[in-house]
Amino acid sequence: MPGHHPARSRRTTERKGDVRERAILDTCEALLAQQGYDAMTVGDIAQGAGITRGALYFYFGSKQEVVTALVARTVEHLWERSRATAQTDEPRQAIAAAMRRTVELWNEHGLVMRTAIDLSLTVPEIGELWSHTADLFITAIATVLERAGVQAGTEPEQASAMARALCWMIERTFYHASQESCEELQKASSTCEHIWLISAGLIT
Amino acid sequence: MPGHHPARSRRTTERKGDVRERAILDTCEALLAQQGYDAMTVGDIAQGAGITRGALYFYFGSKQEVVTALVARTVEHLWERSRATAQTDEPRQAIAAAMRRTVELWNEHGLVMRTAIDLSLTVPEIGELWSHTADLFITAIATVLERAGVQAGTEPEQASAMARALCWMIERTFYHASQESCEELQKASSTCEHIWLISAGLIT
DNA sequence: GGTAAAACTCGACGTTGTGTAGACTTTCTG
DNA sequence: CAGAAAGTCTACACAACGTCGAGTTTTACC
Repeated sequence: MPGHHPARSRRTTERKGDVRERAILDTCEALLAQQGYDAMTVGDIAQGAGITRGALYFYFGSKQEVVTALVARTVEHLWERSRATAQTDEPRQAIAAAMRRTVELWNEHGLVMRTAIDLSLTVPEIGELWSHTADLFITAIATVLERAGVQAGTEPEQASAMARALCWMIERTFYHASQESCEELQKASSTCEHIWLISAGLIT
Repeated sequence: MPGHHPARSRRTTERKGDVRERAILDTCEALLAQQGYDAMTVGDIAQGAGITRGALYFYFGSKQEVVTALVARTVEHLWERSRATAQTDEPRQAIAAAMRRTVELWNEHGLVMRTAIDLSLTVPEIGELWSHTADLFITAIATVLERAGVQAGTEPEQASAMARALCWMIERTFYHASQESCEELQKASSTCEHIWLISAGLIT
């Protein structure tokens, strides 16, 4: 998201700026882990990336923009991974696969995902990104529910609304579990999978 | 949370400071609704309460402390209300009553509850307050599940873990719905109640 | 009702972090 | 190799935070 300069033309060699930009995002991610969003200053990020504050403002207009770009990068990865997952028609398998993938995603990107959730309210751009991501998951869950025999529709007890609630359950449960440990994440996954299966009517 | 002066002795007439303190908290709540936490400055709060910044710092040590006090006041109210709710042994009734109460709470205090959730990460005090509140709900849900026949225990598919996931589902679903409208809140409640009932094995 | 302590209020100050401006150097492109 | 684009830096202006010390009001007690 180089904002200032127009779309970069195709090139063989990487511009210096591309490297810097990645360095900034990487540093931002590291600092986010160490100190959290509030404590992290743009001076810290710049220093970590080996440039001065002034130079950083050449790449990003503000601290929020840096984090937004980081979230965008991560979310992009989520989408990619979601598309890559093999689709199966059998609900039980689909649910198991989805939860497995979710554990992986939270293991790898838990920090950025938590940050995205936290900043959704204050940074509209990030809220947009995250709610769009959630929508993807919600429709996926709804599809599985319908395939398992839950009545389609948007009324409170039909597939769409249930999928939404289940999505938030998963989000929040993983959000907390990923702050603890990998084992907690695994347990959280089991619990969520169990409730999803029950909700789909696949186990009593 | 008058921090500076020791525990106030019992008195008939209210101190001027008590009035001010309430005014500060009320103003804070109002501003939180209008502008959100970040946009709201200490100057704004002081002005709204009819005092200067300097005077505000007599009552509270920081902006965070003001909001923490506001959350504490609200959470106090939640606990009170929870205790007051009639306990029933019949799971179906208990669930219906709990959801009814939850809708009421979010209708009345949705704004402060959302703020508490948002700041849980950055303000440890608030995180403490909120996680304690969540624990109350989790044990309540677990009790109902067990009474309905779900196996007690903390393993991923037993009552405690399920209660935790259901609690987060309710929290998050209401969090989003309360940003929309009362009707959304009502629908959210129906959906959550439905999933809770299914999870308890009370409906197929 | 007077007086000392406390509760309370204020304006001014120092600090930190943000974002901007403008001058300067490097790198690309023709 | 010259001009443009890309990249970098120091210095500045500003906003909000939190602190200080000096005042004013209220309260408690004799």
